[in-house]
Amino acid sequence: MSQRVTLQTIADKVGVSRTTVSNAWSRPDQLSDEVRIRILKVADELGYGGPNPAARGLRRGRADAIGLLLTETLQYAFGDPHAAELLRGVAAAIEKADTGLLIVPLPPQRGIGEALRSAVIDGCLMYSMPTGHPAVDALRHRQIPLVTIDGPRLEGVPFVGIDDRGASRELAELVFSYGHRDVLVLSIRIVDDLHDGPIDEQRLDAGVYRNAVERVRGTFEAADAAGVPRDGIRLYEVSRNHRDRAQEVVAAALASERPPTAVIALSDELAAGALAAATASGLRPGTDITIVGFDDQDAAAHLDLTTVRQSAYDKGYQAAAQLVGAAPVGDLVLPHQLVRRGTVGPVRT
Amino acid sequence: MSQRVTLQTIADKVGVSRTTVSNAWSRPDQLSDEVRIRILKVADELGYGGPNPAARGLRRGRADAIGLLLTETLQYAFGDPHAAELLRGVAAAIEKADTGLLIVPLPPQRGIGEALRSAVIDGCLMYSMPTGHPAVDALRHRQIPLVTIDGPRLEGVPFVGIDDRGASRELAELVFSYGHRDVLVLSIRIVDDLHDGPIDEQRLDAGVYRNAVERVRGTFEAADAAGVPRDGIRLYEVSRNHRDRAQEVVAAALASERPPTAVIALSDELAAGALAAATASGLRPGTDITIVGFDDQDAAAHLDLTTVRQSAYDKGYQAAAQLVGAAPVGDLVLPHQLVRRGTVGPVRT
DNA sequence: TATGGTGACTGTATCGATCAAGTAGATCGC
DNA sequence: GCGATCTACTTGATCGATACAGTCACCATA
Repeated sequence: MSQRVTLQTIADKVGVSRTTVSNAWSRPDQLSDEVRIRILKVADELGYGGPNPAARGLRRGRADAIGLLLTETLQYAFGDPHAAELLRGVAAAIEKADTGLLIVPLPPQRGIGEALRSAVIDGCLMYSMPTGHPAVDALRHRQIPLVTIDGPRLEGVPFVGIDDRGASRELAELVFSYGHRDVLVLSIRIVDDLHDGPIDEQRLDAGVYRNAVERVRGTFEAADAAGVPRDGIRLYEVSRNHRDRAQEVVAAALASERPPTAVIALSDELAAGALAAATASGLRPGTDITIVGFDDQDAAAHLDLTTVRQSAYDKGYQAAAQLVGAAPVGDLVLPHQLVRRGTVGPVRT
Repeated sequence: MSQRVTLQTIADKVGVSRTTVSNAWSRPDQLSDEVRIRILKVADELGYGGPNPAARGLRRGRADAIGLLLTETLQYAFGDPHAAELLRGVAAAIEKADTGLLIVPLPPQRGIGEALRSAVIDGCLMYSMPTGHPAVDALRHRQIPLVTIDGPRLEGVPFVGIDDRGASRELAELVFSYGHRDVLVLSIRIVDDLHDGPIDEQRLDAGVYRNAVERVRGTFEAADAAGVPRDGIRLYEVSRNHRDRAQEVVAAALASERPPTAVIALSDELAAGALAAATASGLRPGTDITIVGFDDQDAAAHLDLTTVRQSAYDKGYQAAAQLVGAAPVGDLVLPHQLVRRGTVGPVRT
């Protein structure tokens, strides 16, 4: 009596075969109403909760769920506006397809973890994972469809994102066109080691976050094209995409001997910190100092921030659509747009 | 050659048993290094991606994942600050436990859907589901641990939330103590039919969203205790927790023959709409009109809104902790706190 | 009356792994 | 020198369902 209830239990009691009982749920048209109702009644009496999902999944070879792997600790990801917007897009796609979304935490020690090993999924999204992360390798080994968002770019794995390099080039061109020759570039995380500080070419070459590296390279390209000497560009990596840290860094730079006349922040969040630092120093953005961002998240308009618009929602939607078969599979470079607002101006002499 | 690679494939090639191959992953201490390395090498050559999660899950009887069922369309849920904060809490708990989080979409037609039927999970959170939803029943039938957050209250299912009734009573008491006798109560969704408009007791009795019903009842209790006649209280249900709609409703009320002197909004989002409407009518909150909210989400402080503080993060964390075995299982009523700010004042004569 | 079609089920193989129990051979203790 | 213990495996059963190929009764058609 304490045995678990399975299809067989019900089959025995009703006097039909296991298969018929199975059909009562999965293919109701395969049996007579009379038998089906009798089966459901007995199932209810026995407290049977419907076909076991694990067994079902094993036999059918599908999970009706896709996975999502994120760089960040999940706690942080759910707080980040860009990630939240991406999730909205993913949600829209899976909702349509009646497919679950399994969010898989990664252990802090950069391993793989039981959660990923046990993840019953038909495919997996990877959002801004660092190149060479063991979890990425583990997933590639599994023979399920994958899509990366923002990075990394992997052979044979569709990529969804924007032309980060081109976008940042446009952004930097704008800044240089106003005559700025002394620029602080605030980069989002490039290497996966929580390092915070000025960085050199060597570190850039060792970068694992594709979009960060691309944005920095785009900035350099614009500098070269505009004939800006490299020593006029100070590159600073902020390991955590948070405005407070950016504010400290910019405040320090402004208090230095040779303060920059412009700050190119490679995310709006960092730009917000830069703006706060500038304002605190009595500088008017767009007049006394030029500050630009990247992403055009909601707050950017309020801050009157010049930035690059990209749609996190679309990235999420398109990537997930590929996995649920709602969109053709393959690389997808989404559009971006330079949004000119008030925080850019000529060098103040 | 095109056959799928399984443990058996590898076992045959290496010349050991299936189980030994299995052990190479699951219990590395059970076999000699020499054999294990040989197995892993062959596995790699054959492109084996590790033990099949579905089969593993079936045999082991666990999924290393918990589910999350939400009222809303997911798209909306990821945009809602309170839900996002809750997710952060959930994320913190599952991250610690190395457990996945499966977010299950519900089909728009109030059914169950393949995603839920196939959900391979060890337990499930339900966040503010309406009483009597078929998905709730389906989950209860399944013999896995459940926890409801905010509602419904189900026999034998632990509940995590706050004392919504007591909290709203305190909130209303404050308002009535300032002499308000003509109050508009803006309620979040009570019944699951997208109805928008004034509501009566009968509809309240038929309410399916526990926290909404409780908050309204608490308000009534405070009114009774303060000797406020029931016809001095206009109850209006806003089906979608969005400020724009609240603004319209409050604007209309303020333009009516007998405008309310206070608005009790049962969420901060609705309160934000009420504030916007008041300001647009030239009324100064706290001076010309009293407005209170509920939740104390981030925006509330900026709006100087008097409200009730509760921690969505804690709700999520505690509920998830119960499912992953990190906290004792059982009902948990978390603390709340009346936060007095500037939007409350005496009736202006 | 033979033939074929159809609806409603049954029986068996299979999905891919894990677990419990068992075994062969080596090592150890007294 | 003999049983006890240990290591490194193997075997067989099991998890719970679904796919597929029959089987059988029943009816229609020629």
